[in-house]
Amino acid sequence: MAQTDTVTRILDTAEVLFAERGFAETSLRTITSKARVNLAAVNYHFGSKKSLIQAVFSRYLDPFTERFHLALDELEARYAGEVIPLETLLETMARTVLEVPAERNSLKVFMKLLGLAYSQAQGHLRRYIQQEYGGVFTRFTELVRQATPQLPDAERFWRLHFVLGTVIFTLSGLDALRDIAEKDYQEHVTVRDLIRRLRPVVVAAMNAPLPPAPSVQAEAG
Amino acid sequence: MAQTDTVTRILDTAEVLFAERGFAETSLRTITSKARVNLAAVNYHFGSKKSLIQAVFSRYLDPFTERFHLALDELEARYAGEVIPLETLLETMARTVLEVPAERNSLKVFMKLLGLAYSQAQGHLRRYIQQEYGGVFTRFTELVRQATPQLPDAERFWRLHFVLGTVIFTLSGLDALRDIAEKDYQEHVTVRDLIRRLRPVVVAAMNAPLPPAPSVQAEAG
DNA sequence: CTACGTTTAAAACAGCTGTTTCCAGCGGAG
DNA sequence: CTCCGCTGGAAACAGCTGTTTTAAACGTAG
Repeated sequence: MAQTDTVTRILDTAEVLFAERGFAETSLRTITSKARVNLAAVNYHFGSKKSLIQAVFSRYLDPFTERFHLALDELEARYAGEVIPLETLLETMARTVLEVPAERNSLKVFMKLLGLAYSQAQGHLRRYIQQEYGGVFTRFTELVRQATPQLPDAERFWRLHFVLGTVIFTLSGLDALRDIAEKDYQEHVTVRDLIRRLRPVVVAAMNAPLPPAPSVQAEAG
Repeated sequence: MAQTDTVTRILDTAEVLFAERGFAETSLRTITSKARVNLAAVNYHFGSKKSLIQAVFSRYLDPFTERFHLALDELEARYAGEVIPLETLLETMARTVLEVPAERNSLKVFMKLLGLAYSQAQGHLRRYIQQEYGGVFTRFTELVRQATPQLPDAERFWRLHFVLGTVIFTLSGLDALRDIAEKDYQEHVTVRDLIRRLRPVVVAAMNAPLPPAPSVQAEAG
């Protein structure tokens, strides 16, 4: 099992370094030297740096997708055709997000990676994630649609992305924010604390009153 | 005024390229060739790439800070010691954010840059922004504190960052989201549309009920 | 034993990076 | 006029990048 050792050591080291510095700012030489493997090992096992990046994400997203589908299956069976409440859907997603990386105590890394996937250029990554994991997101949004029938489709689309932004932004920048919070409020903040704080905010955001109709007004592009 | 031409052309080109690709992925050669200036011009006028990045931000944040201070002055004068309502504070901030880059029709670029400032490594940038523009943010949060006396300090701190995440995440990733939204809902979405949609969501988020007290439970770090 | 996949070592590759330097013009200010 | 700041062109610098290649080991399965 020596090869698993090398592949795993590369992945473990790469995900931490990527989360700390970003993709472009992390060289293969930094990864391989810190992982104590040969420089050529990355290209040997993964083919390229791009594939390494995708492999780092797959190691999180594959188990997440599987568990989330199972959790939604259970939910649909339990509610048997009834509409699943929005809070239940959100809690299920939060629980799944918490469970998957908990196996390696790396929720923080996972969240930072998700934030990077959205913000860093890396067009290939966005395409890869969209293609490989778009399905489970589509299933989830359809359930959210049934849970929020009062929302116009476009409004629900935007609000889902609003709360997605809140969660990814907060959890991926957690370290810096935690430092400030601990200094100013003498609170030790865990990820679970944050999710506890996020829940009522997210629910209130999704259930906010509809905005006024757009005023007819010219706008410069 | 030939030197202003070169400096301005560098800044105009750099901010667009930075917003499109990020900082590390944008080389000085790409900037200078696209701006049709000499490669050495960047180091001549700005000293280094780091200083160029900071200059790009200053060109937005200096006018923003000045206008925002003025707007808060007016608000405090108008309310004369009375508490300024939360919605008024948020609207004032939104209006200022909209006004500043409107002079160059580059709100989208500005938002992308803000998103990058948070997500890309670039520790020097975060330190620079914090140091140069932390004051106006402190003033704003103090007014928000007076407008939301029902919130514990820590809770308000986190909620402000929640909504900050929503706004930056949404507006900085606007292009990709707009493509999806237009395809699925046949809507042409402008930044002003988004801010109209954001307002009730943000207000509801800030006024959400308090989370339940944390359950006493061990957590793995 | 042989063959194969894995791993290491070391070196080299071409390419791009930020930065510096030298030189030649240009235009306005003293 | 002379000087000085700005600009352009071109080249060079050392350093890092991802990737490839060659070599020699190692353990294991056929």
